[in-house]
Amino acid sequence: MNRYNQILAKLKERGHRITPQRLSILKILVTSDKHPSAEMIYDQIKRKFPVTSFATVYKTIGLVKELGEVLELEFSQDSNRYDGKKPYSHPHLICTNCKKIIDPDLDTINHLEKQITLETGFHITNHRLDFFGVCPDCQAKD
Amino acid sequence: MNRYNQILAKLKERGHRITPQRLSILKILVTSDKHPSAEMIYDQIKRKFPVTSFATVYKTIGLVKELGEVLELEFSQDSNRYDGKKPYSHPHLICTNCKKIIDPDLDTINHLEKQITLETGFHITNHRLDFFGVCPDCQAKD
DNA sequence: TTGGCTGCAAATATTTTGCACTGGC
DNA sequence: GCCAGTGCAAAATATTTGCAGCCAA
Repeated sequence: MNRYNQILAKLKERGHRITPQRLSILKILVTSDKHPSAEMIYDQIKRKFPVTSFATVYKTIGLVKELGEVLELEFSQDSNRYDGKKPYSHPHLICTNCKKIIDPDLDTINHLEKQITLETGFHITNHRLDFFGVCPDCQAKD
Repeated sequence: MNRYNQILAKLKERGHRITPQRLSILKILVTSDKHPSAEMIYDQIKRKFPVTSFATVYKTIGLVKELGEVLELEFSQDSNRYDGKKPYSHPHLICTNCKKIIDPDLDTINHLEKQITLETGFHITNHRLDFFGVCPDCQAKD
């Protein structure tokens, strides 16, 4: 709940208005460990605010993204997913069947960024490491 | 040019027809090291076949994908890119400015798949490792 | 000959944008 | 009260699909 208040402060600081919708969306973003999609957030918001729009969800996500407080996991086939708990590059484990996304324990691969910088001259800013497979739950459903 | 003929044989074997368009698209797919997008392929094809369609490009890519002979690099913001030279999971280095994609030399991280399988019970099928940054060429253009 | 392939157009899906109205400050 | 934020609808983008005509086998 600390991150939530920190980001809230950051928003106010930068002159952004604090609306009930923003509060709700922000809360879901930073507390969910499900790596929610815009639709998942929209569905939850809709319970509290029956009249809501995707535009607001996307705009708020975009705002928090600008603050560097949410990691956007882009997908081409599926919807994008968002990680507001750990808004920095880290590995993800994705079930290609039920679409659940979890954070595996894994030695950081951040040192690889340095290695590649030395070898190629690229100025690396971030990376993305996804493992795709079928989770135990979905394996059991065969 | 060997891979090209191998895939051609595979196509015939499975009863697919060999059309001039397919030959051209396939050739670009398996010989380009630029990780081309559908549009890049379309633009090249169009020189040979002024009347062509994206549908054919996408359908052919899909066909080669089914054969497991091309790796699809999905992007949400940008178009997908395709790697027909190395159709298996391997790291990519992506310039966020000029969108060039290259294959860095990197110790394989394939052993991590096994590690994660043991720890999580997922049945890992593939992974994706992208490094994002600015290439030397684009850095020079500041 | 014939059914798979092509090319066109329309459909799909996700995210973005424009704009009038509303409400936070 | 002002103007940023919301909600609706339309736009934009990338990819997929339906279908009539064509051509590889």
